[in-house]
Amino acid sequence: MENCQMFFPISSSPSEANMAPNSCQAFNSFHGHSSNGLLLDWKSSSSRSAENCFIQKPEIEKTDNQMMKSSSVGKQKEKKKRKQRYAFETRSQVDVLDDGYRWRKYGQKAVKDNKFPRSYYRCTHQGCNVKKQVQRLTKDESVVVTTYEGMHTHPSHKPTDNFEHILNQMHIYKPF
DNA sequence: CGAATTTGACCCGCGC
DNA sequence: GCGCGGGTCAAATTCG
Repeated sequence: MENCQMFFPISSSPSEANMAPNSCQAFNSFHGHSSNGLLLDWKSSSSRSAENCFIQKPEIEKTDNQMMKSSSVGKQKEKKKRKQRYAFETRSQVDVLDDGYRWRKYGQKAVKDNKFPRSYYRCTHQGCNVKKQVQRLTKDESVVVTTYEGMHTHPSHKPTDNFEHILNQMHIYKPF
């Protein structure tokens, strides 16, 4: 199995315009509303190695969400821990795809069983809490897994035709 | 000089 | 309870 399905979180404009027909849906669910396109609960299933993290079955669920830092300000807003994540497996030479949004890196960690570190990004748009993490596979370093968490509440600041741009950045991996 | 990145420390959940 | 792995913070540093 080598055909990693890939979807681009392009969402610059509502018109999903010209992208692979089979991927469109994923996009819609991604940016539109979580009509539960491909949410996945990343870690709750015991063992999930990065190598098989395709788009998982729709599942909303638990993850942690409160990170009350030290101090005395126990400000954990909500106790409910739920998070929906969307995973995209792509073949690309660049780690971070330019999806039209502005991301600020806030962390990087070494992942077990993976010689490549995982990078954590947050959308810089004010009020937008979308996060994403990017990780390259050890087994096949040409594969990059991008996991999105949350949904953008604002339009991309890039022109709509950046799909083409993305295509240029990566080797498309068409399932057919 | 402000914004973004780097990087070690810290926190938390989970398995043993 | 402890150690490990993963996620985030924040000070320091680099970059534009």
